[in-house]
Amino acid sequence: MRILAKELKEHIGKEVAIEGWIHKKRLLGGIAFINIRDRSGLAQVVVEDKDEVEKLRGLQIGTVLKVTGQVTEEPRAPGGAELHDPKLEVLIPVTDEPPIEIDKPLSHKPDNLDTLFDNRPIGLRNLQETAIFKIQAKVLQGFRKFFADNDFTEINTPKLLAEATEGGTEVFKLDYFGKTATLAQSPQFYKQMMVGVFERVFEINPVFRAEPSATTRHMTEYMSVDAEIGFIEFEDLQNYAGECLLTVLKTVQEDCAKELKMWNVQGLTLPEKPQDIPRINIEDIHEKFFKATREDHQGEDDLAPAEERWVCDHAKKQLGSEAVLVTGWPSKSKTFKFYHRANEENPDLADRADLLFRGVEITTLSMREHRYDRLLKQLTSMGGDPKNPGFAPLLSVYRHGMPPHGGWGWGLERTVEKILNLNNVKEATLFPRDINRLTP
RNA sequence: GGGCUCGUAGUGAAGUUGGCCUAUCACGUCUCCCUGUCACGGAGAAGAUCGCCGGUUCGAAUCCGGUCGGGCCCGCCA
Repeated sequence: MRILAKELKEHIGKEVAIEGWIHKKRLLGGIAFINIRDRSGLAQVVVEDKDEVEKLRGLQIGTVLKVTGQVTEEPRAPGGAELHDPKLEVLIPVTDEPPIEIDKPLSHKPDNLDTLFDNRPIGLRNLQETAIFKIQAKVLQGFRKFFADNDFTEINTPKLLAEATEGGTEVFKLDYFGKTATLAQSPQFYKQMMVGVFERVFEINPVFRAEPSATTRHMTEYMSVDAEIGFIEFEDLQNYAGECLLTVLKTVQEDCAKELKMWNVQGLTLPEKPQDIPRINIEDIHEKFFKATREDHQGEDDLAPAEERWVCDHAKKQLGSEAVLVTGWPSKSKTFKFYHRANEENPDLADRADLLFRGVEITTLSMREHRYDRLLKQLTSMGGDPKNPGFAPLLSVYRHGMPPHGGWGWGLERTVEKILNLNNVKEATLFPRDINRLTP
């Protein structure tokens, strides 16, 4: 019966079989060490029989093997146990050498990312690459834990749409049986509609943006963690987002110590409670940034990337938090969309915040205008046509009872990127899609 | 879309003010040696029309023009 690499030490003294891929061969003459990789990690096999070693002649990393042998306690072996007197059974021989190295860390230098992604199917077998996506899976678990703990219902909404309505970004168009369809840039309207059904919903699915952006933080397809919450106000919305981040990071820190160590990730600097995540007004950031760098963005209605990096660094050193909530966004701005809600006391401001983490915007959260008349007014004043079939389903919901609500769109890959201190969001994506890449 | 920048064996790098380049090194591969390796070690070998096209020149990886493919920053966003 097959056991896993990590279970070896539980079977000391017994004969067992393991199955996996050759990850590394070290032939020392009269003794050979072979590392077998399975889903649980690596197992070391010690081969002394010359005929058994000879079975591996010419076989490359990636060869699929079954190894039957005696589990022996051995302090010198990784994991404290190894397989002795093995019988090797080659299930799938591999004679082609791998196009990219599997048994030692790969270059993540910007110039080499093209090679990294071209060889993605094989390169991901590299344990350091695998660790990125083990962490991504754990991040997703952390998100789902937060949503479950807070009584959200998970939904899935269509990605093929009739037309673009939300605005703010370019959409992909494609032929749909002679008509033009678009790919969803976000589930915005659908999740708002579902507030009327479930009150609290979330969705984790890809979204598509046809922006010709060529940066370290943009892709044409990425995973958006969307949440929408009914019966909430702005202050609590910010606390929920902060709580969500803390839950995700705690989950990763508790369960992924090995993977974090592989990327030399040190401890995170964060407050205990979401209420203590610093909230800094955008104008204050412009002003402080100007004083610190003499680079002037004052009066602008968005943060420059350099300001996002600076304010996170500033907050880490001065305020004990690598996360920052940026508030004070103007409502008289193109960043204010028709479904956003202006602040009741100061209508020049939007009830909106951006959650920055380690220098990058990972989330935008906002209250939505839930009153039909005001929504209609905002839509028309921004040039939208209420009769457009793209708006009709949303507007109909507003005529049948929408409570105050708000939510967020959250970039999964950016979150993983920053947890690991990677430099490019694509490094945290299995098969990245950007303006230049559609394969593999 | 704008600006800047890069392209050398399977992989990562050196060489880039023209000649000493018949292109260097490391990893990987192949052959041989090696009984505790874990980035094993040692000896040897193969592997590159220096992204592509054209030009200048006695001579081009190196200079010039074009072209193709990347990267970084900005705009915009998650």
